[in-house]
Amino acid sequence: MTATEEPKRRRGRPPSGGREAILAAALEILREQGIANLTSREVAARAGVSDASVYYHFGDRAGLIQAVFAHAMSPLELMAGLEDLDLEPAELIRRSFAALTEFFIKALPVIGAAQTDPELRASMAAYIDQNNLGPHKGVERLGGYLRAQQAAGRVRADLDPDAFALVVIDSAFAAAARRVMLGHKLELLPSSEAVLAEITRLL
Amino acid sequence: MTATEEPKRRRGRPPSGGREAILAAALEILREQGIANLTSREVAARAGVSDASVYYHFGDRAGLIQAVFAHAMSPLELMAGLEDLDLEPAELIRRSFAALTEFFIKALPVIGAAQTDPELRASMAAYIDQNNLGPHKGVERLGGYLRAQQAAGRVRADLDPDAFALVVIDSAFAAAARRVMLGHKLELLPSSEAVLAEITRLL
DNA sequence: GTCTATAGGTTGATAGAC
DNA sequence: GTCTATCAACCTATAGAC
Repeated sequence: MTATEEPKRRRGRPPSGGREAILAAALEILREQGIANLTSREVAARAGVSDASVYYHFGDRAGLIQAVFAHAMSPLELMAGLEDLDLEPAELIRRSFAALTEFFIKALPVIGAAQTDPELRASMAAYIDQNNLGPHKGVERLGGYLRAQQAAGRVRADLDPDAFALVVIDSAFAAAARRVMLGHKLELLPSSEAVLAEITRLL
Repeated sequence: MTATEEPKRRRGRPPSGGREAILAAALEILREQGIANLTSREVAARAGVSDASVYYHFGDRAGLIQAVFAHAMSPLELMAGLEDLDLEPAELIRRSFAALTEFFIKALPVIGAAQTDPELRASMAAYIDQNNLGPHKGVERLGGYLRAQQAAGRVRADLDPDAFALVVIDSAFAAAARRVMLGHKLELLPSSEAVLAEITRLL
C-alpha cells in the first residue's frame, strides 16, 4: 500500500511519483526550515513515503541535496524573449529586474543552503559553472542587448553596457536577499521603483 | 590549571580567557567549515577546552551561535568619519563602497549561517534590528550626506539620495556575496571600478 | 519500488568531582 | 571555571521482506 487512505498531508496536488514527491517535500523543507532540518526522516514524512525510499532514489543525503539544487534551478528561462518585444530600453530593464528578483527569491535559499558546508559549496559552484548559471551570463545577455541599442542610437553611446548590466543584476540580487533574509521589515527603504527610476537615468 | 603546558594549538595569540578562545574558535569554524560543522565538540577541541566548558559559558548551542554573531558584527564602525574629510562626493562614494564590501565579506558567512534555521534567522533579524545594523541605517547615512551635498550644490539637485545610496550599498553587497559564495571565478565580470565609474555619473 | 527494523555513529546537554 | 564521564535523542545508511 503506497498511501491510498492517507491523503499525503500536503497542500498541493499529490504527485503520483514518489521521487517527485520527495523532491518537492525536500525543497519545501529547505525553504521553510533551512537545510539544518532537511533530514531524511522529515522529507520522508512530508512526502508520505518511508525513510528508506529516500535512499533508494538518491543514494545518500548529499545526492538528495544535489538533486534539489537541480530541481530548484532548472526551470530558469531568465529574460527569455524579452529582447524580441522591441520595448523601450528602460522598460526592458524594468522587466529584467523583475524577472531577476523573482528568480533570486527562489534560488537564494537554495544557494545559501549550500554555503553551510564546504563540500556542498564546491558542488554548487560546479553546478552553476557547468550549467552556465553564473552572473556573467546575465551580464552577457543584458550587456549585449544594450550594445545593440547603442548601435541603434537608443542608448547613450558612452554607457558601459556590462557595468550597467551588473548594477541592475546586483540590485535585483540584493532586493531578493533582503526579502529572504530580513523578512518583511523593509518599509523604511526606497522602493525598487525608485531605485530603477534612478538607475535608468544612466541610459 | 588553565593551560600552561598545552600551547592551545591555534595560530593566533592564545587568549588567556577560555570564553574568548571558544568564541574565536567558533567564528573560525563558522567561516571555514560552515555552521553545519559548528559542533560543541569541534569548537571545544579547537579552543583547547573541554566540551562542557562551552555549555558552561554559553548555555546551549544557540547561545554560542548568538554570541558569535555579536562577536563578529560588533567591531563595526562603518564609514565612520568619512564625512568629515570633505572629499569629492564621488570619492566618498568610492570609499564607502570599499568599506561596505569589506564589512559584507566578513559578515556574510555569519548572516548566511543564520538562514539555515528559522529560529536562528529570527534571532539574527532581531539582533540586526536591535543594534540598528539594517540596510536602512546605511541608506540614512549615505542619503543624508548626499542631501547635504545637494544643499551645497555639489550634487545634482534632482537626484534621489536614498535610492542612490541603496544602489551603492546593494552593489557592495552583491560584490561581497559573489566573492564569498562563488569563490574566485569572477574574472569575466566588470570590475568594481567600472561599476563605480558608471554609478557615480548619476551624482 | 516501497516498506519495517535496526545497526552504528554523532551530537546536545547534564551530573558531579576537582 | 574546568574537567571526565555519560545519557538520551537524533541522524545516516543498510538489510531484508513484500
